[in-house]
Amino acid sequence: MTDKDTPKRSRRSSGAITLRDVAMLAGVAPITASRAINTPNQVSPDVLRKVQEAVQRTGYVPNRMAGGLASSRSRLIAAVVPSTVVSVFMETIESLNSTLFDDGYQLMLGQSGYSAEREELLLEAIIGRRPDGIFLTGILPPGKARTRLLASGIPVVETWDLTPTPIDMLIGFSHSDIGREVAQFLMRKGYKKFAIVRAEDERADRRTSAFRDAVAQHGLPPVFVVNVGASRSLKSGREALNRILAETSGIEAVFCSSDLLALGVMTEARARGLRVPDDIAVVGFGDVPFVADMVPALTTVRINGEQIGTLAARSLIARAEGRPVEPGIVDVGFSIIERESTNLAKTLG
Amino acid sequence: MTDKDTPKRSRRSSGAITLRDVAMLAGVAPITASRAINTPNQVSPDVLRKVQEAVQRTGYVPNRMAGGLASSRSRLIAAVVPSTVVSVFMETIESLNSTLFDDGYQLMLGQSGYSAEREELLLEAIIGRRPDGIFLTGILPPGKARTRLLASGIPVVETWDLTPTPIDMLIGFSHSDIGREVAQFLMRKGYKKFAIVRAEDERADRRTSAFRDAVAQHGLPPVFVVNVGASRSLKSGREALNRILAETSGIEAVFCSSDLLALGVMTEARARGLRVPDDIAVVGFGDVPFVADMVPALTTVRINGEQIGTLAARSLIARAEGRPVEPGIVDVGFSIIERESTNLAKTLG
DNA sequence: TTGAAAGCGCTAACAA
DNA sequence: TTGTTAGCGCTTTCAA
Repeated sequence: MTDKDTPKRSRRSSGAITLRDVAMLAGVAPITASRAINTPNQVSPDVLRKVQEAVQRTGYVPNRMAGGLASSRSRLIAAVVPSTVVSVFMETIESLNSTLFDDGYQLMLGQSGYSAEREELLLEAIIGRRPDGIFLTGILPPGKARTRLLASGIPVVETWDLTPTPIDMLIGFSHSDIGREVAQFLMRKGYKKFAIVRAEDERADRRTSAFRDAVAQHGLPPVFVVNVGASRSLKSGREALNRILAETSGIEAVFCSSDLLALGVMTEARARGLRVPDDIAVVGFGDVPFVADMVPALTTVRINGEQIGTLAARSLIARAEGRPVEPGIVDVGFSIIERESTNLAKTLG
Repeated sequence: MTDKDTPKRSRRSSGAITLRDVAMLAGVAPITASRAINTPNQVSPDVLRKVQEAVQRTGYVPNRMAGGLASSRSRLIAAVVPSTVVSVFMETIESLNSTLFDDGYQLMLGQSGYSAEREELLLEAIIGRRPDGIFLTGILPPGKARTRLLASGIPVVETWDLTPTPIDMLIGFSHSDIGREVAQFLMRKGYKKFAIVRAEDERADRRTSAFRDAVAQHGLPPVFVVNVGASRSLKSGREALNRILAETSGIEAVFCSSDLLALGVMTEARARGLRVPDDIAVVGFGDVPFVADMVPALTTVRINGEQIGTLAARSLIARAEGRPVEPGIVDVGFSIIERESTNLAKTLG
């Protein structure tokens, strides 16, 4: 290789192979090399071959920061997930990421649930990257952040909940419906005295209210509610059952705001010699993979997290590429998976 | 606002507020505005105030693609995690992300574990973003990917394992040591006949080998190994215990390659009326939060995943900022957490 | 089908 | 302390 093949690099260059290098090697203009790489059917077969060869030889990897800057398309999607390691969201993030990847998009991960100040910084960090779309776990209440996001003009998909007034797109399900339907499900089975074990969470709140209302409508005794606060651990579930047993009597079924809490309730029940479902029935939320194979298997509410991720990815990509997204609000629903932790035999005849 | 305050935008502009707009509003040059924002103590208080005011008024958020391109520093870190949603890694990712965020870095997430072709694309996608560092879950064996990464010159930290020949930095622990020490731990307690339930995974492989060797060195009977393949589910654990009971007899203790598998073994044992640890002892791996509060509580191997994430973030940032990283290899170790699933009373006197 | 020119929005380098 | 200039590496625009 002679000297003139090695262009002098300015002091500022990062030193990496650039499109210019590839173009020179292939004997074409940079823009032609760009076309050969990005829109191969816009160039002649001969040019295509030469450019591909040059790419191979040099190990060229296009700089997406430069591309994004020039085209105003970053091919980056930002996802915001709660900072608590809740695996129920990870299924969604995985399918989101996987679908995005197949279309040439990358995922940037941000964690919410810290201080308000940090949320503000997170939003800045996200907008600063000029992502082509933003995935939100949950819905954003009116406020500074919402206004800011709206102003940014970046396509947003809110998830995991339903509201008539989304920022932009929405893929979720109704927590009120869940609360009501779980209550109805249990009442149909003949249960009459209920407790709820819930975490401090706005969505759990709505499930709880709807559950209570449905029970009240049937003239049954009020529901005993234990709020375990931010701690969604198995231990909290155990402690919650202790409180239920200490402060009430005759509770027949417990609806928990997560499978892990339900597992805690079942664990404590067993430790105390109570049988599930005979002495007390338990319903979880989330259907994490392993609860189907426990003994007894857990009756729970199943959300198709994978579907949420895939749909969100498709919507975001469609928006990024200027295609219309119909409809803006998608209700993916839920299902109550009936297993052994609620008494099958007790069903009213 | 008069017309001259609204600079004509070229057709190519993204339309967003730019540094130029802010600078004009503040009555300074763009570079001065840049300094006021990035290195505030390099400008006079008066300029600082005017620029901050302009930023406030316009809602300006710097374009990091442009900044990254100009400075060759993306302030982006790429993390590669296995595609299986294993919560044991999420703890690490969370602390990694959190630490990075505090220093103004963002996390890009890539999923490995698909096809070789997709791994290749993932590497391209990562390098294309010019991240300031790469976090790898696991170590990268010699091969095309490793060579490519090395050639890219991007700082890399491999984790969750130990090797004398890391690509660059390494933060992990010895799987052989774990296998050996768990075997010794169980032998000290008087157990003599062992089984291992493991997933198809190179690290589990090494734990298994070391466990076997340690047992063999004590002249005890060979270890019965069940390989559950890629399926790390609770169900696999249950099936594994069935195989153990069907194909062997007298197994006293089972070492599982994940807590979930251990939970499966315990579940199946209970379903069959076997008592843990009296009839069979169980040891897990990972110490996911809830196994401490189960009945019986699970004896398991604890890895400080949070520490790995934090250290990795610090090392990567140090490298990105040109500071030396000492030492290149960090062994964070592990601990065997003794709980009820191994018989405390059986300890040799 | 190919290319020249002109940016995208920012910062490094140098100068005043 | 502030500003001018010249890029970073790519793509849009327009022209051939």
